[in-house]
Amino acid sequence: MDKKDFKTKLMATATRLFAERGLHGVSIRELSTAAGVSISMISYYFEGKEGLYASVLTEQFSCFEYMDLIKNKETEPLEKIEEYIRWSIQRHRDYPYLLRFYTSELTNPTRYFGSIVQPTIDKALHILIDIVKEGINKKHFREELNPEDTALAMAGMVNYYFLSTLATEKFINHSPERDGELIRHYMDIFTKGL
Amino acid sequence: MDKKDFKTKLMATATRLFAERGLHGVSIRELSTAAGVSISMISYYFEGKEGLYASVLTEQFSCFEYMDLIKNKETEPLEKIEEYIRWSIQRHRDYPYLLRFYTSELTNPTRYFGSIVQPTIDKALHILIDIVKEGINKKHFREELNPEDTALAMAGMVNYYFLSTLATEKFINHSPERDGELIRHYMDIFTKGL
DNA sequence: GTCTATATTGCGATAGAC
DNA sequence: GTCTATCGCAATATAGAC
Repeated sequence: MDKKDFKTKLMATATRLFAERGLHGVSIRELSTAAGVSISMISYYFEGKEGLYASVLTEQFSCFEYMDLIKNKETEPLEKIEEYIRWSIQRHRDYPYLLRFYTSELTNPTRYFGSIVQPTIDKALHILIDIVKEGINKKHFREELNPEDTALAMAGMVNYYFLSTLATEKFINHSPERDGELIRHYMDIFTKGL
Repeated sequence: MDKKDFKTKLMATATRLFAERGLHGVSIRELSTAAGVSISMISYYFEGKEGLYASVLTEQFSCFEYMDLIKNKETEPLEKIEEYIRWSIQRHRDYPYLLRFYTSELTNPTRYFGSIVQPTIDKALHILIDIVKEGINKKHFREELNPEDTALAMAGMVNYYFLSTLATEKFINHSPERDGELIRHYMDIFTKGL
């Protein structure tokens, strides 16, 4: 119980600190102290600071595997889109640090962008694009719709709601109790417009 | 001509490097070398690395003043929204580094977030929110619309298109020639839905 | 104004004791 | 496996020459 695995402790602390201040904003000295572990344990378990960062990144992005389940559901396109929005919001709740790594890697890519981040985003977006295409083929959506731009628009709406939290929390309630309302609202915009 | 002001040269180099690698990802050694200026000039003109960063941040966010012009236009709400989307896209074109500072400050705020970034975003979003409210009052938009969420959704769509560039440029053409089409597409989603 | 040289601090990594 | 002590280097800032 009390005897927490040091490797796990380092991962948890690194996730929080790297998310809050970025790879270069944290020293392994501070990180190991915060984790209550000797600094040499980072090299021992992760082969240095960058290795620790790569492990955190891999762990954080692994939850995107869920997109395969959405893809293979036997439901209509519009329902799949609602399922995507619902999952995406829940993902932000379950992995509160993921968005930091996501945007940080998109704007200031590290050497791990190409191997970890890019393939994950690529795959998730293509599943979303295919859902829109399916909706157009089935005549559920307008045929003038650009599937790629539409998929980006949907992902952008949800992600930006969370990205903007720090700047908007004074006048927009971001609590999870409102998530259901948010999903309905986004779906309404997509089905009815303004 | 050739005799470029050192202060200006430092600002330009710092804008690019801070945007690409973040405040902690760049050393003033490298920065001053890249600018072709002595390292001591940074303290002389900007009172250190952080002062230089603050100057860059202020300059980058000053373009948001344009939101006041949109606010005061004598046009209908929907037209103002189109004007916002058009301006927002053009802003990304004119200030290609702004989004990096924007997202970096939202996810890993520096000490300048509260004084420079937060007030700017706050003001711009409130103008957008008021436009949506005006549309609801005039019965141009559905009255169930949540103005705050709707404003965030609009801002998020456009910003995410640019944020995702690095991960999507292989299958989505992000060139400025397509900007007109993008604006029409976003407006269509808002007026007609999917 | 602009430079070089340097003071001081903190970094990441690791050798070696236990 | 875990720690302490230390190495070598790079960071920011600045004093002082020009």
